[in-house]
Amino acid sequence: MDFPQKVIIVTEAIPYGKVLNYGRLAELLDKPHAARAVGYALSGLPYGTSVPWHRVVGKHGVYGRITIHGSKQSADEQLARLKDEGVAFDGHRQFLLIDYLWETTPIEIAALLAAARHGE
DNA sequence: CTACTGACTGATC
DNA sequence: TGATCAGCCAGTA
Repeated sequence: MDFPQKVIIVTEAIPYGKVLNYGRLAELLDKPHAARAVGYALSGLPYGTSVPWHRVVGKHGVYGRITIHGSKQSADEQLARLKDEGVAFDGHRQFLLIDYLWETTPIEIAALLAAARHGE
């Protein structure tokens, strides 16, 4: 299974109202320093996708931030969707990551990926 | 194989 | 509060 595909599967599993930063997602895939690769994988998603890509955010210290720079419109859309899911933005551009970070483990992710493999 | 790019990050200034 | 820089990884040419 390709790395991008794993990224998508994990993203689809993020619960409503929860988020994951690129680095953490990479960590869950057993590649602690592949944050950029995660971003690259998500950039390949088509416009109207059902994948909740807006739940993957950038990390800036203790804060979570929208770090998309592909198009301002996407950034605005991500912001709107997150607010819609209850994420309280501080100042208008960042929020306390710890309050919304999806708490899961590499073990659970491994099981998730294994199940996905069988599904296909 | 080398070179370059990007929805990253943490450190530095 | 920004802006820069240097490591990092995967994909592409």
